[in-house]
Amino acid sequence: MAGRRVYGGDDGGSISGGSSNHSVLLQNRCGSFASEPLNALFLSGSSSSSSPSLLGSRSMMSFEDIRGGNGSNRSFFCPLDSEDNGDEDLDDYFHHPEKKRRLTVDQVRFLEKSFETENKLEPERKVQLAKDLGLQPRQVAIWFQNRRARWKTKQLEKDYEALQSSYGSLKVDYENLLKEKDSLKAEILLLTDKLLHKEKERGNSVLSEVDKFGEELPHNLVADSNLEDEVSKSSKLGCKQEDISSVKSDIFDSDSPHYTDGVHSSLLEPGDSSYIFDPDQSDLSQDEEDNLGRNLLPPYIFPKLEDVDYSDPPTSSCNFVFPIEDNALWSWSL
DNA sequence: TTGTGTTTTATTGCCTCC
DNA sequence: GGAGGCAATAAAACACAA
Repeated sequence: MAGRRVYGGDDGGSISGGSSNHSVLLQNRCGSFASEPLNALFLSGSSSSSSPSLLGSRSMMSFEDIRGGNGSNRSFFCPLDSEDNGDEDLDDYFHHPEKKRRLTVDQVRFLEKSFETENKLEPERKVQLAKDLGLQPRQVAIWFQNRRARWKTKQLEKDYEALQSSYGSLKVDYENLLKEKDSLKAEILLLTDKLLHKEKERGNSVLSEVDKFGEELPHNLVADSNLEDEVSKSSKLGCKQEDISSVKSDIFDSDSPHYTDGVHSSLLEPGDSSYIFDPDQSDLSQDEEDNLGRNLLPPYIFPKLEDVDYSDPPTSSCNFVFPIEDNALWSWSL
């Protein structure tokens, strides 16, 4: 295992990974060294387990630790503080030196707090923590490393859940929009049919009256500056088409007697939105378009795209009412 | 008690940084 | 080139149902 790191320095114990650790000097918590022969003696006398990890663990225990020799009261190999756990635990270690021991609840709590403060471990802090907990600095480092791995896993799970719920809500939104689109399509078809039907009934006589209406409208609309504001407010609030039309009708009725006659009011009739909202010009034949005249249909049937306020997401189909300002604008284009 | 799944401790090999 | 971090993994410890 050439090139494998050698743990030393502030770790308080020089060990190397794998089986090659037989060949290095081992140092215990008190800084005493166990030479190769002593370690070989200790290792050969242990259980028959051939696990490299166990070799590694055992290799961290010095000869003097085993003998209860000088220095520390608490062997690092006994992660449990003797003051906390008494001689029984210590005894347990000596009888089962190959066993992996878990940290005590208090030790883990202490480490958790430290981890919350800073999840990276500077050498000084590692040594201090090790001292406080009666552990090897190496054990503290390993604990932090594993803790970071657990934290990362948890974080990934959280991120995944967040993405999943975000996806879910987006999917619901998308499906709602699809439904809304379908219902709008159906509405468009319905209105188109209605329009075509009416146009057939009405014939050219209506067109002549409409032309007359167009000549008179600009003057009166300009005269009544409140109309635009009123209608604009209504459209921005997402009022129903009928509401807007009725506002318009009211204004017309009160301020402009010219529009109370049958022909004109039919153009703005609440129940008849076909003149205000023409969904698809392509549905009209060229003849029909010609008959209706350029002055009547194009300018006020569709809003200019740049004039539509898309800042508020549509909550229902009524929000697709185009800005009525354009309705007023057409009067200037006549 | 035992089989099985999960958690925790530790090792190994690779990589990056200084 | 050494120190340290990380991913992958091993294995002990633990939890728990049957």
